[in-house]
Amino acid sequence: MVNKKRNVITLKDVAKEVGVDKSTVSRALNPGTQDLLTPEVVARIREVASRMGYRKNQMARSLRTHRTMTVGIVLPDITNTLFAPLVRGAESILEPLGYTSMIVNTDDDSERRNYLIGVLLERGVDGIIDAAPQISTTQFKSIAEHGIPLVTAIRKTDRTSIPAVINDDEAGIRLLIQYLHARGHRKLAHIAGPETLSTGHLRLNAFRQHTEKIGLDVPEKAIAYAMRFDEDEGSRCALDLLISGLDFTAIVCANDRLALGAIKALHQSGVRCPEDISVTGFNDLPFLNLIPPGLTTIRIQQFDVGRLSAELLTRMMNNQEAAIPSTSILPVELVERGSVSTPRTNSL
Amino acid sequence: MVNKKRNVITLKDVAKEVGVDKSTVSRALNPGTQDLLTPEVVARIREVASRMGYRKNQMARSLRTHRTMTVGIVLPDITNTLFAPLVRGAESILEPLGYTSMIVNTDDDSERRNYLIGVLLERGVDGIIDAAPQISTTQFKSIAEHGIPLVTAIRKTDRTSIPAVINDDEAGIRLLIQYLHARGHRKLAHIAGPETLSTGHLRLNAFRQHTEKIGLDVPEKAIAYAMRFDEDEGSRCALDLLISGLDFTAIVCANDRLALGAIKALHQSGVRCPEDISVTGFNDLPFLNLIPPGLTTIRIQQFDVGRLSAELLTRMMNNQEAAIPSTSILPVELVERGSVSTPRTNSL
DNA sequence: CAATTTTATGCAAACGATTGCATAACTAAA
DNA sequence: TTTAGTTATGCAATCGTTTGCATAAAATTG
Repeated sequence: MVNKKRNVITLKDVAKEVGVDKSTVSRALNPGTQDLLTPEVVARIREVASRMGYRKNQMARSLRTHRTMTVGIVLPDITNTLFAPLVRGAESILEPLGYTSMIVNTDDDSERRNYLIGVLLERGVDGIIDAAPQISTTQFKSIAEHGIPLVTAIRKTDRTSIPAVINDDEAGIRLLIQYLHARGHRKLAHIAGPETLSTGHLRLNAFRQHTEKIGLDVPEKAIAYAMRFDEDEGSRCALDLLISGLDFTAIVCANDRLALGAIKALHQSGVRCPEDISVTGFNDLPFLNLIPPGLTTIRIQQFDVGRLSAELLTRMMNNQEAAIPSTSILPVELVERGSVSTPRTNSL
Repeated sequence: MVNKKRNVITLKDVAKEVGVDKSTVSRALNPGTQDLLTPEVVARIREVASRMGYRKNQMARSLRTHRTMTVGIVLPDITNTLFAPLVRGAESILEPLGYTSMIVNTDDDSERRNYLIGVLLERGVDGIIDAAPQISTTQFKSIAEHGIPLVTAIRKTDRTSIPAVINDDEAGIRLLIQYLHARGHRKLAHIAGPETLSTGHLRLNAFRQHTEKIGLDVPEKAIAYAMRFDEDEGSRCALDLLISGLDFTAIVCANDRLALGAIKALHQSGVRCPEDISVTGFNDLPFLNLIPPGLTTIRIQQFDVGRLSAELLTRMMNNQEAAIPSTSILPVELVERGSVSTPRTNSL
């Protein structure tokens, strides 16, 4: 269509200039093969190459070697501050090894997800870090068919064959429940995240399990189900809980954004947090410490999730399949802020 | 090194299966060339191709066509919430056209920037959106040599030959100064961003220009210079202003993060915002409305900056160089919150 | 119906690198 | 010095597409 004038230097150009074959130039420029050559030849070639401004054509190389040195990173949403540190963590491992990452956003839409994974496959990524999988999905078929290493991060699937690196969702919820219990809370509600995501699912399970273990009765209507992990759903669920007529002194929210929405809804309903109702979150988003009343939440290690995912992936990409844990769980810690107090003696 | 077993279907495989030449398959699968063929042949080829799970090899195609359908997006820091919407805006244009983006982080380090631009060039990107340029830079030489279209976003350089899409830094500062002036402020201070970035530079210039125009005297020591656009520098600069003994009733900060840092430092020094000193920001980061006292700031259109940058870039990539503005300035608006009040009658 | 144009497909040469194999030059051994 | 064994380099095939050109078949024309 367009015929762009490109002044690109190729191996052939360098070869002609130096007076050797292009294969020799290739060997001279590749760290792995340069010691096949006479050191002074290598030196001369490198000198000329850099003088001429030669840059290797990664496309051509990939075509021949079947490695693109690219990994795909699949995110639900790059504008969600939760995911950026994961990318940085992954890149801290990948970049020094010469990999470049290709980031795509699914918006948690499985159509888009399919499409984007297709894009990554066409571009021949050497591996994929997927931070946007649903628990149960058939969408890994195409990846598996291509035989491309895959790690899920932050969330896991129901396939144990796919290595997952996640935060300790269960321990996080346990810590929160114990914390609330220790402060006298006995009637807890939960705003659950989407059941289709492992984070929503695991946190809900943990909530049920640990309230029971600790001897708290949780009626079914004390659990509100959010469709998405966002503020609006948090508000909606909090209102649902309020108008249900249920008696509770604290809401454990499946993540920070739900919690922020819940607090907002409480506030608008004339219910004070933490004086009337305590609220907890999950994730510890940045700037949370500046937002009153200061959300008590669980701090997760997103950077480390990214880093570990990338480490596992690089091992898989180099066929060192030995000892890849099917699930790696990173520790979490409770961050104490102002959104939890002791319950009012006479609850709402 | 590794010899991965790959079961990839190529054009040749499909051709053999259908019983035609691979060039025919290529034409059948390409929207632009498929009408060279008999419709029923096209149909049959497409059917077989999809049944066999054929996926085009973008590497091979790029090698032949000299277009990778990839654009590089250069950011200072992906974890800074300011830049994510820009990516989304750019992708809203690029993705429908079949482009994929490659995002890299410079950390505002020019060494890294050089390296990463090299990476993008080796990967043969068709164009670059650069949101991390310094005002004066020699680093565009390599891009220019490769003849690759380039647009800078958010920030601009001193080269008018490089199209820039930016927010109206000057108008933003003007609006703030007028707003403060209208509320009675006469003694303003400024925390300036890095002079090496156009945002820092332009906002400082605008501050000087509009205070003068409005008849306000601004002594040189009323301007503190931040080395980076972050909270710590905001705090440091605010303290510098406080201990300078200068008399002022408001601080115009070059961006929100500086402002947040400044407010924190004021607070720690026992100075109240806005009662004692008013503070303004720039950018309108998300969640700012939830952080007391509510920063009065300038809302910019990052999504639109990304979108327009991508639009210009696609035009350049298609050699429609006509009518590409060297600078496009997007409008901004003032967001009124709680961090500004009328000045105390007797200032500090 | 012959002559001519159009249409649908195949052939083969790129694109720019890597790499197995061949070979010339050199070194070491006999 | 001849032979065997290294070592450094070149040759040519290959990766999977796209595309200019050639050509056979079909359609149009006078």
